[in-house]
Parts: sequence; C-alpha cells; structure tokens
Amino acid sequence: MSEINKTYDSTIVENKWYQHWLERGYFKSIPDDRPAYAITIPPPNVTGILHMGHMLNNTIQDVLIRTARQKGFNACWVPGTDHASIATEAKVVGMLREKGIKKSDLSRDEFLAQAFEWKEKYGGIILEQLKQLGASCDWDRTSFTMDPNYYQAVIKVFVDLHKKGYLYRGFRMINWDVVAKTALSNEEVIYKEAGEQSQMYSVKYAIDGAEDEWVTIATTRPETIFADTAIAIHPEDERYQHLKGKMAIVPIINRKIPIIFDEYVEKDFGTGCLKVTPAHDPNDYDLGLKHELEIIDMFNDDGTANEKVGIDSYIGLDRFVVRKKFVKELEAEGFLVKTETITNKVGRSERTNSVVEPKLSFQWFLDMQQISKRALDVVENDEVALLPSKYKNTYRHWMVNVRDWCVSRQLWWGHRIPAWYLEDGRFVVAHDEQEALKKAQDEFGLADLTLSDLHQDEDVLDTWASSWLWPIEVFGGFDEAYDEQTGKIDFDKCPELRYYYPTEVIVTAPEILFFWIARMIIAGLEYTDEIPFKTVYLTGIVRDKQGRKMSKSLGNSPDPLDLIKEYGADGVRFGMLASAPAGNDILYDDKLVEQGRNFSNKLWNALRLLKGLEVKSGHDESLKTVFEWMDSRIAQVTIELERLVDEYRLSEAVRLLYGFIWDDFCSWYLEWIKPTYGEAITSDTLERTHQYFEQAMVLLHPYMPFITEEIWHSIHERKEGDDIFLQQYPVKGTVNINAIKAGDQLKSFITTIRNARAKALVSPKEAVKVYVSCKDTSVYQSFKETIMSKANVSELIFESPQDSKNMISDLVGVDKVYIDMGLTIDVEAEKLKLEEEIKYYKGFIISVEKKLSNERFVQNANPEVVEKERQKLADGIEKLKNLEEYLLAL
RNA sequence: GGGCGCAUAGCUCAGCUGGUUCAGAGCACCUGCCUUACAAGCAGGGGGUCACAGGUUCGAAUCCUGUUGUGCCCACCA
Repeated sequence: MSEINKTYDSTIVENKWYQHWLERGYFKSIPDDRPAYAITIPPPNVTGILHMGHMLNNTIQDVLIRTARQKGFNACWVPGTDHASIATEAKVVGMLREKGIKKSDLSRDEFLAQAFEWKEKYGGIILEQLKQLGASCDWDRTSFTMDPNYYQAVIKVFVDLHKKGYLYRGFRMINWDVVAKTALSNEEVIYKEAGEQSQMYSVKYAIDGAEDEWVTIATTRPETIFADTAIAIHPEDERYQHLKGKMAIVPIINRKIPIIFDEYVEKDFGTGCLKVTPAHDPNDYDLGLKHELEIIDMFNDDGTANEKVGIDSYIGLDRFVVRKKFVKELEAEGFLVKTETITNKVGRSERTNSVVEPKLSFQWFLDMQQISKRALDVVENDEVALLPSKYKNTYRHWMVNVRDWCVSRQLWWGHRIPAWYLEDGRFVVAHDEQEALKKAQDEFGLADLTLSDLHQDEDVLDTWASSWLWPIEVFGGFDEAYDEQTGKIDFDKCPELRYYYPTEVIVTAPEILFFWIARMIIAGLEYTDEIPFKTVYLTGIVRDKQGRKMSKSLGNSPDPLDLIKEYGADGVRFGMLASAPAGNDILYDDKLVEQGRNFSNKLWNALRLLKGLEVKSGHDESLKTVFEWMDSRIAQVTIELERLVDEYRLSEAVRLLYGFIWDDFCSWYLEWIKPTYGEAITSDTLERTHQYFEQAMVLLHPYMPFITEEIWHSIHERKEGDDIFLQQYPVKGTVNINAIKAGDQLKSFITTIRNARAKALVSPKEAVKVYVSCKDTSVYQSFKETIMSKANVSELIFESPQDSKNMISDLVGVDKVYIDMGLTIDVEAEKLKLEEEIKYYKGFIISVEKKLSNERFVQNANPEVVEKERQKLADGIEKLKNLEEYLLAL
C-alpha cells in the first residue's frame, strides 16, 4: 500500500532538517521588539568530547529554547567553549610527550603555539557533536573564554579587583597538584576514602637529655617526619607536664625539636602527642606561625624529596617511595611502635587524580567576604531561583562559610596574571606592559625604569576566574561598555547586553554550583548590579544501571553519537528527558532511549496510516462527539503542558505528550475514525485529523524536533518557509468537561466489551450483541456507529434483555451493560463474582456513609469534597442496586 | 563531626498546596493475537500495609517527631 517505510529512519531525516534550519538561519537571534529569552550554554572544555551529561544538559536547554521560540520570545542560545586551563594543558603536555617533547624543553610562547594549534585542530569538536543532538544554538555567537575580547575582559576584571583591594598575594598553604605542578582551589580537591590502603603509624621520639624516655605520636604521613619542627601536647595533659621546656629528638634524623603546648591538640586522641610539620600540613602551619617554629619544606614541586631531608639516599625519591623506605628504616631501628589500618580521607586533584600535597607558596587570592555578600541575598530571596530548591541550603552553607579563592595557577595555558615585578619583589598590576611600566615608574618614583626591569607573573588564572564572566562577556559586556573608573558596565553602551541580560535560565550539574554558578552571580552583581540569570536548573548526574557515575575510566558510558545513530536524536532526547526531573540523578538504561525510539516509530506509523487512506468527499456526522472529545483533550493537554513547562517539569511534560499521543490520539482516536477496511475516509474527517496531528506535533516539537518537522512536511505539501520550527503555540481551545466525560465513557464501554471477550476467550472477530440499560443513553446513542463498528457489535439495544442468563453483565460507571456472546455462562461462577462485588460495594457504602454522617467532616471539609463524597455514595448505591438486580436475574 | 536529601509494584521512578485524576507510569512478567499504520505492535491481566513506630486531623503516601537504611555536600582531627 504505502510507499512509506514501515519503520522510521532517523539518520537521513535528522541531517536533512538540521541543515535546513541552519540554512534558513532559524537559530540566529538579533535584538528586536519581541521579549528576549536567552540561555548561555555551560561552555564545555574546548578539548572535550560529548558525554551523557552533556546530552541531558543540552537537551533540556534545547527544549526550553525551542519552547520559548514557539511562545513568541526572541530566543537566543549562546554556545561556546571553555579553555579549561589544567585539563587542556594536561592534554597538550600529554600530546607533546607522545612526540617526545617535554614541556620544559619549550619556551612559554612555543608551548602556547603548540596549544593553540591543538585547540584549532581538536577544539570545538564537541560543538559539532551537539548539532547532531539538534541543539538550536546561535552558532554565529560561539564564544571561547580565550578569545581576544574575552581575554581582555578577564584582565580588566583582574585589574579592577586588585584596585578595589579584593585581590591579594599571599604566602599560604595551598593544595598542590604534583603532576600538573600547580596550585588548586579548595573546590578542585576531591576527598575520597583511601580505604584499606591507609595506614596509621605510631612512632616514638626520644626526649632530649633523658634516659630511655619517649613520646609516641601517630601519623599517616611518616615521610614528613623529616620536616618535623616540634612535638605538640595539650597544655593541661597531666601525663606530659614534666616535658614542658624539653626537646625531643627526631628519630633517625637526630634533630632536636621543641616540645610545645597548645590547646589545639586533643588530649583524648591517640597518645595526646602530635608531630608538627609546618611546611606540609595546614594546621601545623598555623601552629608553626603561632609558636614561631622553623619551617622545613622537604618536597620539590613534583612531590619528590629535596636536600632538606638531610639524608642523601632519600633525595629525589617520590614522597610515597620515601614513606615506604623510611617506615622500613624506622622499624629496623626500633622507632616504629605499631602500624594500624584505618579509614581516612585523602584529597586528590580533580583533574589529574594525584594525591594533593599541602604546600606553602605565594599565590593570588580573591577575598570573598565582601564581594560575595549580595550573591547570598539574591538566592535567599529567590531573585535567583535554584531548582530544585533544596540546593538553596547547600548554597547558603557555602556562601556563609566562603573562603578566599586561590586564583593563580602555575600553568601556561590561560589568562596570564597581569602583575609585573621588580627585581626586589615589588609589583604593579596593569592592563599591559606599557601601563605597568608607567605605573611602576610613578608609584615607586623610579623614572628611569625600563621594560627590561619588569618581569610579568609567570602564572595564569584559574579557569573559573574567566568563566564567571560568561553571561556578560558572550554579549560583549566588557568590550565597549565597561567603565574602568566605576568598575561597572554601562548598559546604555551595550544594547546587546541590555536586551538579553539577565538571561533566563542556566542549566548545569549541581557539582559546579560553587565553581561556577555562585561565582557568576558574584561577578554579575559586581559588574552589572544585576543577577546574571533568573533560574538555575540543576540537572542530575547520569549514572549507569548500578548507580555508578559514568566515567571514561570505568568505561560504563555509552558513546552518545552511537546512541543517536541507533535510536535517533529524537529517541535519545526523549529517553533522557522522560526520566530526569530537575535534580534527580538518572540511572541510564538503554530501555529509556528505546522507548523514545519506539515512540518515534509510533508517530511515523500514525503518519503512514493517514497517508495510506482512500479519501472521498463529505463528512461524518456520526463522529461529531469524537471530534468534540478530541478538541477538548487537545485544549486540556495544551494547558497542562504549558503549566508543566513553566514549572520546569520537563520529564512530566514529555510523559504527558507521550500518553496523549500514544493512547488518546493513536490508540483511541485514530482507531475510531479509521474507516473499515476497503472503505474511504471522508475528506472532512481526514482534514480534521491532520489538524489534530499537526497540533500534537507542534506541542511535541521542542522535545523531538526532527521527526515532528518531518511529519509536518509529510502531512501536506508546504510552502517555502512553512516549517514546524517556526510554528507558534496552538491557541488554547476551551475544555468541555462533558465532551471529555463522554469520551471517557465511550472508552470504558469499549473496554468492558473487550474485557468480556478476553475473559471468555472470544475472538474480537466474533460479533456480539449488547444491551445497555440506564437513565440517559444519549452518549451511547451519539457514539452508536463508532461502537458498533469498532467493538464489533452486531446489535446495540438500549434496554434490558428479556433473559440475561447467558450474558455477561457488567457496569460502565453506573450503567448496566449486558453482552450476549452466544455462550452458555457458568451461572455459579458468575454468581460468585457478583456476590464478591456486592460485598465490596456494601463495605464501600458503609464507609462513605460513616464519613458523611460525621458532623465534623461535613462542617470542616471543603464543600466540594463533601459534594464529591455524596456523589460517591449515590453512585455506590446505584451500582449496588444494579449488581443485586444482576444476581436476581441469574 | 556538621548540613541537606531520599525510602511508593520485581526494576527505575511520578504523585505539586492533606480529601476518586490517590495508590500511578515506563520497563519487566503472564495470557491471547503476524487484525489491513505500527510485533519497535495490539488487546487483556497479575503485582504495593506507600521503610518502621508514634503523633496531629473528621480524614495521612502526603504534615510533625523518633528509629532504621541509604545517598550527597561541607569540615583541619594527627
């Protein structure tokens, strides 16, 4: 019959329409009279490739942006990539290593040239992949956090923050990544239980000048004993009062160190004695400052021991090798008292997974106290809404306890810190070299200073110190409209920003709530005095069936592009959405996208049905009630859908559409209007059905853009530019409750007949005779033709039969229905069934009566509720009466 | 150690402001169908004391308290 394929082939269709949309420039947005609706993409790492998290994330954004377009907004989705300093530099270093080049062999400029070359070659692959998902980004606006203008924006902000006194240089203990050889912010350190691997060693230190007297300390890091500069004890610990003023001797190394007393030490923990290593532990560092202890830094930047250890055989060994070797030596010499296995958390670098080493160094810090104040308020008072709202607590907790942000990184790939140093360590912060020179000359009164006397900071900025400007700078906020004097952006000078900003919503994973979201809010308020976005939609994390996070190392993540190939982008989008309410993790299972693909196929076959029908002119009066039902259902679904999307309940929205289209439209409606085999459909009915189908496709388009466009064009020949992409939301019709009820009644009537057949194992091919007895038969009358042809009813009689003994009797609502299938009924079994039902309704009636006779209920409950209860009672009584009649008839 | 969540069918989860859209969906399972759009389908079916114990209320899956289990975030306990 039909020349259309039996199954839907997504690949051709998807490429075709994406190209079409691109060619027609549908994704482009320029400011106009319409209200704006902007989303800035969370920029993926420039060298990244698409993973399941991106799929979820970007599907949600695309749904929102397409919906906004359909509602008449000027929707703008800005794409782009992040330079991702550590991650990218690590990749480039790895790439060079494969070529046999070490980073240290190259100059900074040579290295950057290599990095840019790499970025040009592989960067942005991820954006190409997003196109396959159907992402309707305005590609002309693609931004990169190291674009020249963006680079300048970051520098401007650095200079400004320094001017405002928020930035300072500090000698602090920071988290050191020994692989990337850079500082990390607290947020970049992931603490994980080390598990069985972790050992706690008890080591004894001799007391200086005493015969065979010892103190025992416990440590998980015996290798740092080399750098011990004190033993600490609680001042009120009775056991050790006699040690005040004494010295201890570091085992093996034989260095004398003071025994200090400080309340920081817990008496009850371990032996009550603590070794103090100011250079390699944050707390010890504080203790060291307080007690003016010597600081011995025994590690090189790569985590190997340096000459400070004092024993040649340890110099140059990795810290973990040192640990092993030293423990052996301690044991051999009798200093190791015991070794226990404990659980203990070890911090690892988010990027390189190496164990983080606390390290003392000069770094740049951003004072967060003041600058973050307003950012807490706007979330507290819901100016910025977090979804789900439970994250408000998490956010508050972080903001209240916010710590200064270490923004310098010892890398080359990134925004180089615009600070220039003199030989003697004094420095100036400036936009460029020339300005720096002038500043230095003026500030330090060194008129004859030259450029060669200045040396720029070698470090670059943390990636997030650039991406926190994203919602501003993608619209060029810092380019022309930034006023250096006030440190603010003048919206009048940047119409683009004024038009799109604040953006509508940001969609991202909760793990970067602090890294990125909080900081964007801070920067937004600091430079525009406005919030950068109104809503933060936090997605869940995509996990595998066992609940494990998807990761490359576990190899448990399917390749999104393979999925798209197999199930279609629409199918994948459906699968991701259907199971992911905001904030809930999704346990990924192929079954999800399989359902999506099946849904595509269902739509496809609905189209095939309509395309394959013979058409005759005219219309069917008998379908009037069916149409009324469908009109109301569509109106109902449209309203409901709008509500769900407004509340960002996308998974419910997509399920609503699935249920409506599959069950109501396909299973019921299409079956009802489908002519019997060999007959033609009337042109009016077909046209009407096309309209319903079109409306459903418009509603579904944001979720499954490709197949809906294809169907749109297959239903009719379309004029150039008549694409579903541009269709506006259907005008909301009115919901006629009676029409809906009539449809429901018809459905349950047909179900009742099917049911009787299935139970009696009577084939649907066998015609049956049906009697209906009730007060008002008008609904059945109006559906009479539909019922007779669709339920294969040979006679539909609107009265009780003379003799119902060999008929199946059942209730549709309260209406009595008798089905004569020409069989002999097992009267006893039928009686039993009826008696059970009667028993149930008797109980039911008693409970409702009890409720209604309770005065407190009648008085306190909502009148509507009481009315409903009364209706329930009336229906119950009628049902009971009818059932008893059935029983009597038997 | 502090904070925040979660616990509903075999599995994954919906169930918004307590009251027939309150016990639901998808998948899985069982029965019957290759019916002329679709076997990636159609029709029917079984299956849940809504973790446990109290409380509030005329009424609780829904609100409160506690218990247990579980997940996440934060934190310097050697």
